[in-house]
Amino acid sequence: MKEITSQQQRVLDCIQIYIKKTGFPPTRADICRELGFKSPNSAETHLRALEKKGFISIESGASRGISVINGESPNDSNEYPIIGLVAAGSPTLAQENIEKTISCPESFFDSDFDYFLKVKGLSMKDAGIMEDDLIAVKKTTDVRNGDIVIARIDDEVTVKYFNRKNSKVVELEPANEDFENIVVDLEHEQLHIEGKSVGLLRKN
Amino acid sequence: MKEITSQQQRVLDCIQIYIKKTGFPPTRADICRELGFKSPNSAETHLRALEKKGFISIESGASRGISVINGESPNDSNEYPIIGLVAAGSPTLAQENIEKTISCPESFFDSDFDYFLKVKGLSMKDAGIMEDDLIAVKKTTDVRNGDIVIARIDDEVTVKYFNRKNSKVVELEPANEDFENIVVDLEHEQLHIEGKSVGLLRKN
DNA sequence: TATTATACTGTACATATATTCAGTATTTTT
DNA sequence: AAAAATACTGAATATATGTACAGTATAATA
Repeated sequence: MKEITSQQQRVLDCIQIYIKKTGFPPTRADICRELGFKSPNSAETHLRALEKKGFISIESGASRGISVINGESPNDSNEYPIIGLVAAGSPTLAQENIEKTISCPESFFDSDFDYFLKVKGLSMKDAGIMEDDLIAVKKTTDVRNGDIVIARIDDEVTVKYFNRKNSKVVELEPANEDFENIVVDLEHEQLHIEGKSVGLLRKN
Repeated sequence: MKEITSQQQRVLDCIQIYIKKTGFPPTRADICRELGFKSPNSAETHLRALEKKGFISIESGASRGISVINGESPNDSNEYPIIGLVAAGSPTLAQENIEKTISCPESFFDSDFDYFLKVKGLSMKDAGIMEDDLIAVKKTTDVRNGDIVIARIDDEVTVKYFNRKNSKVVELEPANEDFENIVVDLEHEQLHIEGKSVGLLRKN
């Protein structure tokens, strides 16, 4: 991508603002009106320069056939499902568990993630995780002590701090003194790490 | 929004797919080509029906002047500034106060909002607001008791629960027993309500 | 039963629009 | 110093496009 001149930047901005405002790209005449040019060829030459430099593409012959290449593209947003923290059963992405979806940029949190989990209860209250908060969950089993994990024992799913005591014992620690640590003896109980928290979202 | 017929739905889908693919809306002829119509008037009548029912708007006379109304458009994301909660001074949108910006869909929280405020301190800990959390702030002075507000007294900015005691006294209440209520006598002190919290975002 | 909405084909035309050509002038690159 | 890129005005034109008009037919509604 070659360097852009200030006038070309003005034209590019004009195109993006116009699209944002109207929903479709401007004509040469529209650009002239917006930027004060008096000849449609002023817009045309800038457009050709922008095309040559790879900022836009122009569909030949088509009216308003301008499209901005990777135009800032906050458009890389995806739909992420919200999953209820059901008392029993793992938070799978099965359709029946999906309450709704949220549109959210892919790189919204510091790490990528797979779904939002709706929190029930106050066992992580002191970590600032309240009832009905949405935790951004990355599906992974690669967790470290101190991570907030989504863990499953049998059919019980909980959100807790992860703390591996030794090769055989993991403690799941709540952030609320009213709750007790969950000590998991890996030799006698199955512990499934569904993922870990990489962010939090609250609507109020 | 009236009900849509299956053919009209096909046309609406066609428009959205076309925009997604090319970056600009289709012409009547384009729609005919995509859907197999043989007369541009077929597209035209469907477009008029869609306009009448409120699904699209058509700019008269403009080529490709179709825009989809609230068309899922997860692309309507905006850049929102992150503002540090500086101990002194109001959290204005002045350039020097903006740490960075986040791309975020416009309708991400239940209400629209204007900026993110980065929280310092733990005075709202029991409300699940931790250090470095980002509060989505809507600039407004229309706040009610119980709202989490961004308040300014002189040059001191704080985030607290709002509680109007009477016409002359407002209490700003922290959510942390280690902190004291701030009692503001409106007759002797100036209280500026910068806005209120409509959501929260945490990256970890 | 009459009317309206839906769902098309087909033709026609005014105008909206892209695009080319002819110039002028300044700046940057080779 | 020559060539190329930038930054425009102004006029001309082929065509891309919206849109109206004339029909036909079926289903839904009043």
